[in-house]
Amino acid sequence: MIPVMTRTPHILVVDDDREIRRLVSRFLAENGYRTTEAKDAAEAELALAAGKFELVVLDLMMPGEDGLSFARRLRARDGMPIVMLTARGEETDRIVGLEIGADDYLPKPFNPRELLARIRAVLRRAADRPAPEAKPRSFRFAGWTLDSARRELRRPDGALVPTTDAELDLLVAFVERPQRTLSREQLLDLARGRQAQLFDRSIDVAVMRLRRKIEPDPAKPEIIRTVRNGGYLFAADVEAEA
Amino acid sequence: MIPVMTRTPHILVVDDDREIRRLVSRFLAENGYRTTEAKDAAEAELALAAGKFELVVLDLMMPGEDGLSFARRLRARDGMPIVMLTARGEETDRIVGLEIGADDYLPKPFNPRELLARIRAVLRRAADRPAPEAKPRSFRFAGWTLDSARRELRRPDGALVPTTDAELDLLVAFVERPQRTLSREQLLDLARGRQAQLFDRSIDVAVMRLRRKIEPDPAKPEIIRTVRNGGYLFAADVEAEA
DNA sequence: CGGTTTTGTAACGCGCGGTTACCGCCGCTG
DNA sequence: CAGCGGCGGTAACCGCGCGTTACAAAACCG
Repeated sequence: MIPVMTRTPHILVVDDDREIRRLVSRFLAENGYRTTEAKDAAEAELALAAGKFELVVLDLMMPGEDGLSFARRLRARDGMPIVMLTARGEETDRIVGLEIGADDYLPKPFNPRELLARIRAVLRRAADRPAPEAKPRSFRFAGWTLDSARRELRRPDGALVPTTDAELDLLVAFVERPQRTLSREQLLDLARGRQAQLFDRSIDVAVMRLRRKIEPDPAKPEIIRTVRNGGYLFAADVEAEA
Repeated sequence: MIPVMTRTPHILVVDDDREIRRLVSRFLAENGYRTTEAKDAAEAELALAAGKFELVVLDLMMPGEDGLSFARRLRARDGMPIVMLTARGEETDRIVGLEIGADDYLPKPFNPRELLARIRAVLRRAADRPAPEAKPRSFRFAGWTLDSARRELRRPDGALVPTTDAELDLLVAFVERPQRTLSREQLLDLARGRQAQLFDRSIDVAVMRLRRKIEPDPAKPEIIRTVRNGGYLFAADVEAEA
């Protein structure tokens, strides 16, 4: 019942309006967060490369790369929690913002207390999620070793197995979520970052090809099992290492 | 470009205002979700016990147990994703709502499209979250062992019993609710995530097939008993482990 | 740009699981 | 206690989800 004591969350505030940026930054600082400011996506990238952040507060409308595409990139790459700020009336963008993966958004002008509440909520949810930086890089299962950073797969005897990108991405999606039934839709999103299309069978074929490489008997799969009407399940025990 | 839906998510709509309840429910149904309505926390509990839900849309202000305490309980117990509806102006409550653990909220009056977007966002996040932590994954009954995460059933002697997915889903529904009469309707929802249609006998057949695998004498079932005009009852003692 | 490798799509067959039909049995009724 | 109506067990059928193969498109690479 002891809460995991983490250090003070570091928040990156990205907004082209200097006024708002500083206002938000100071308000968050007053409430116990560490903050860094960036005026656009480019500056934000620099800050992200330089330090470690727990959350990004991001203005939707910005010069240069807009908030939407930046958010999409952030989320895909780091799984970074995002709270979006949007000018009032951008109804469509607000909806799109949520759909592409911002964790929350706030229409301007906003009540600072509410921003604080949303940041707390998003951080709390993020804490439930495996922390992106703590994400393991190496996995062992059924004697095999998968190094997701080096993108290498080794057999029990240590031999390197040639693996295509799609196969490896799929395998990573699996080993990060063992003993969970994953729908084709989820797998496609996790492994390929795509939306499924009608009659999309690409995951099925990818799974079969992967099975041919890692299953002792691909005709009787034991590691990647099929769940009829459900998807696939990585059944082997997975040992993850940083 | 149409995403392939795996299992239609089932959403519980809880609001004391019959008008809003039906409006929300119908709108979600039109957009491909299955819905069930409840007018208060008590009714909602009944529905939750009877069926399997992926998300709860919950009005903050309700007679009886209010939305806040109900949400807190839901979240603590099942980790159920929650989208809260709040009357405009309840600023404080809105903030508290987020802080106690609703996944999102929407001030009334709201744009139905926005509710849809938020529900999608919350469901997407929930799918990525590890399944409700408290839920046991291993069950022992009459000497048998069922591992629901690995989807494996073992006989008393430890031998793995080949089980079809429908059989296993049904068995999981049973062992999670032993000593309780479950209607065919409930079982169909829990095991297959479907609504029963007229003259639907699929559960009967599934029960028979399951009995053949786990009953010592399938002609005289002792583990899964028939309750005439009621459904079925898992009679064996079940020991659940995390 | 041409060849090669990788990835997605189309097509076909098998078996799971839903549907249906039939029958036996239980319980109600007089 | 006999007759009857309805509920549930069971077998058989068949549609559809999935595995698999073949091929086309796309990406990669010199």
